[in-house]
Amino acid sequence: MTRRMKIDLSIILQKATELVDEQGLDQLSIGILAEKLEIRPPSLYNHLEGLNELKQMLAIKGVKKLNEYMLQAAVGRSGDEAIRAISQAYIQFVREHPGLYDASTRFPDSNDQELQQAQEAVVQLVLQVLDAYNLQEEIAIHMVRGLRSILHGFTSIEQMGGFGMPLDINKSFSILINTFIEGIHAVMINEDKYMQRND
Amino acid sequence: MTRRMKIDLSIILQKATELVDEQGLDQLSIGILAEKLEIRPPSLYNHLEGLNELKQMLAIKGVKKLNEYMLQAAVGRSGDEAIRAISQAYIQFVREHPGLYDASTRFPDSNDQELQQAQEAVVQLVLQVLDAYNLQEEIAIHMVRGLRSILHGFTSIEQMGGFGMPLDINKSFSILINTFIEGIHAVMINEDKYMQRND
DNA sequence: CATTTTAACTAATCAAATTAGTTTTTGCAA
DNA sequence: TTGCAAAAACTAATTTGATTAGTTAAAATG
Repeated sequence: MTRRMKIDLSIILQKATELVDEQGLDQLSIGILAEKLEIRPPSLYNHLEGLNELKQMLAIKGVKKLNEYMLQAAVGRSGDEAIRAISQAYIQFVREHPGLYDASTRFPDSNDQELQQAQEAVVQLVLQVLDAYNLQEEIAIHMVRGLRSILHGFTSIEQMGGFGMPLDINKSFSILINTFIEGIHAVMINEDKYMQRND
Repeated sequence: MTRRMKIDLSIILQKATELVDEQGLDQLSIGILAEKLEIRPPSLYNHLEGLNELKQMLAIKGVKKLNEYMLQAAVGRSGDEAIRAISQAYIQFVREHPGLYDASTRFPDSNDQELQQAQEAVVQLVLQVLDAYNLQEEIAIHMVRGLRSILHGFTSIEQMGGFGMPLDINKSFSILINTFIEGIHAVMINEDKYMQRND
């Protein structure tokens, strides 16, 4: 008789992560997960509240891991180079963990403390990177939102197979990031104008 | 006896649209929709294959409507102004039809002819707008992908309530668009450089 | 008016999550 | 070691939705 490995929350999360990264977040179900763990579906309830809690935990894991990737990439870099590096890390994370990333953007409860904290950490990291540009505090935050939009938008569309035309996707990405960086430089030397205008 | 309105596909789609825009795409179910239409759930199958087909139809309707919004906005405008206008139209559409927009990015079948065609129309529209910049064909396509990423990313994050900090979201949006536009101008005068580099 | 089609209905089935209640296993202290 | 409490598994049952089967009523058409 094979002594089955004792199942705990971390093992469940691990298997769930593999499942969503390989099959997609929507394929995650109590039944399939239980099957992979070689237990009966109800047994999972000894470890977690239910499917929603599981998704919430995956979301948190996803944000934290994304932050790790970006943090690694940012070490020892600054300015344009740092922006390119964290952007590359972002897309790399999404490509390696599409399900986890998806979970981190479609979670059951957005008021979750731990989730918000993890998200905040990413924002702070990017703010630090942008520090090099000496932007006004407020503009810097707008730029964080902008970069985040770019990264989330690009990776989401890539994941959904939304880039139809046969044209190098990595090139599209690097041009996008570089275009944004050029834009930051332009805005940087004209900050006041951009604080006023309204279009 | 109140003579009930005859139900056809367009009425079903209309009610489904209201439902997803008000309650969110995930709240769409055969049961709830049937209830709103004052018929029994199975009756809906006289009009459509099932929930998946319904979602697919919503996706197509969403993309077409988005295209209409953008088209309207682009009329009579060109260059930077046109980019701002279609961007504004995009965010306006998503705010007015969050459920429909969501459907248009999370559909059951991405190989659907009609869906692809509708999506292609949006791409063509943006390509036309970018025509004013006389970019190399290939660069232009990269830029379309870039703008689309920006618009999808920003609106998605806004919809998921992802912009935490208390800072004017509309301002963030206009700064993002303007930063991108500045970037295009910079890239424009340096196209060759951007065709070579690889980061 | 008869017939055909459309669109509704009830009843039944299937799938998945979840809950209730029980049993087995395991770790640890007497 | 034994013996028990807690942990973690199980079976059985319930609930919620989607879907299918088979039937009936209404409406349109010749």
